Amino acid sequence: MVTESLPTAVVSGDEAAGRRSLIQAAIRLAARKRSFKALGLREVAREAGLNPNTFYRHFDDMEALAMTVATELGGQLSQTLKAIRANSTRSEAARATVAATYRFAADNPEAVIALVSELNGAYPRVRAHLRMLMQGVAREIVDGVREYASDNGIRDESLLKLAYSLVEQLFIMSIDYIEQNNRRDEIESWAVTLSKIYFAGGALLLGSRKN
Amino acid sequence: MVTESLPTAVVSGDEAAGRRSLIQAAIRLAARKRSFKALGLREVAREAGLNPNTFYRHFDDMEALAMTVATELGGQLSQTLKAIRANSTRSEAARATVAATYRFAADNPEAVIALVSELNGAYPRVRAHLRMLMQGVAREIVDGVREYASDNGIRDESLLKLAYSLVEQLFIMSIDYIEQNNRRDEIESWAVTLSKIYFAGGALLLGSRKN
DNA sequence: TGTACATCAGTGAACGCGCGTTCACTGATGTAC
DNA sequence: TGTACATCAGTGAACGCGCGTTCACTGATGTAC
Repeated sequence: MVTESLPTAVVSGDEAAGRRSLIQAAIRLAARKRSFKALGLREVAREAGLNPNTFYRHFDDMEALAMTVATELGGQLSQTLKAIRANSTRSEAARATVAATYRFAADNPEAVIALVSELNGAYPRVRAHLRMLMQGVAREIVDGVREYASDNGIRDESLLKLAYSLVEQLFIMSIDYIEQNNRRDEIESWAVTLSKIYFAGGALLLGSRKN
Repeated sequence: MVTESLPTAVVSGDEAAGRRSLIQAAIRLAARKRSFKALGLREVAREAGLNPNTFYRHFDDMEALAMTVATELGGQLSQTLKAIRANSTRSEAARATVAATYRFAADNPEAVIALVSELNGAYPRVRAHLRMLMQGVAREIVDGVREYASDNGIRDESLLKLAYSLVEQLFIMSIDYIEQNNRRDEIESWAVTLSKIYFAGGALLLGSRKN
C-alpha cells in the first residue's frame, strides 16, 4: 500500500515560525499606520527580525497577508460569539454579545484596530471579507433575538439590516474602546444602551411587520 | 497716511491656481487609496500636472494638505446643514438633515470618501478635527430636536451622545451611498429610518431624564 | 507716467535613500528504500 | 540501520526605480516713488 502524505510543513499545527512573526509584525505596524497597504514588505520583515526575502516564502504581497489576518481573526471572533450565544441566558443577548466583542477587542487590540481600519481600507477583497464577517455577526444577533426575545413583528430582512447597522456601529466604537483605556466601562455600557435603542426603536418603527 | 496692504496673492479670492490643482488631485487620489498618508508628493503633483516642487510652495507636507481639505469641506458641510435647519419645517428635521448630508456627499463624492476614510486614518490631527466636525453636526441636530420636536425628557448630555453616534453612523453610510449608485434611494431612506429609530429608541431608554 | 524693485508661483536638475524583486545559496528535517 | 534525495524556511548580495528634498533659476504681477 502506498502511504500518501503531505509534506510535513503543510500539516496543520506546525506553521513556520517566520510566518507567524511576519503576521504579528504586520499587525503591530498596521495598527499604528491604520492600513496594511501603507506597510512596506521590508518594513514588516525588519520589524519581525527577518530577511526581507522571507516575506516571499509565505505571502505573495501585502494584500495576501492582510487577507490572512482578516480570515484568522474573523474566524476566531465568530467562533467566540457563537459560543457566547449558546451559553447566554435569555433576554441578555445584547449585553452578552457586546461584552464578548469588547473582551475580544481588549485581547487583540492591535489586530482589531488594524482590521476595523480596513473596513474602509485600500483592499477591496479585504473590505468585502470584513463585510461578510459583519453580516455573519449580524445574523448571529438576529438568531439570538428571534430565539430569546419575544417576537416583535419585524420582518427578517429589516431585522438583519438593523443588526448589520448595529454591528457596524459596535465595531467602529471598539476602536474607541481599545484606545481610551480610562473610558472602557463607559463606552461598553453605552454600546449596550445603543443595542437596546436599536431594537426598541426598531420594534417601534419596523414592528408588527409594517416594513 | 501709510497704505498698509498684504501682498496680493494672500488677499482672499485669488488663490494660486496650482494650489487648487494640488488639492483637487490629492482628493481624487486619496478617494481611491482611502488615505492621504499613502499619497506621494510627486504622485499628487503629477496628477495635478505640476512640477513636484510646486507642492512645497503651498504645503509643508501631506498632512497639511489633508488638514486643508478637512477644514474647507467641513466648513462647507456645517454651513449647509445650518442653512437646512433654518429652513426646515418642524418634525422633519431628521429627514431634512439626512437629505442635505447625502446631497452634499453626492456633490462631493471623492472628498467625502477621502475624509470619511480619515475618520480612523493615519493623521491624529485630522482625526481630531473630523471628530470636532461630527460633534458640531451632532449639536446642530440636538438643537433641531429640542427646538422642533416635543421635549422628550432626555438629558442634554445623553442626547448629544446619541446624536453623535447617529452622525458617525450616517457619515460611514455616506460611503455606501456614494459608491452604490443604484441603491442610493434605499440607503437614504434607511438612513432616515435609522435616525428615527435612534430618537424613538432613545426616548424609550433614556427618556424622562432616567439617564 | 515711467522705472526700479520686491514678491511669489512655478521650473528643472541633481542628491542620496529605501523600496520591491530576482537570483543563487545554506542548512535543517523528513522520507524512500 | 544507513544513505541518498527532496522539501522548504531563511539568507545575502545585487538590480533598477521612484521617492522626498535641496538649490538655483525664470517670469509674471504689483508697488513705491
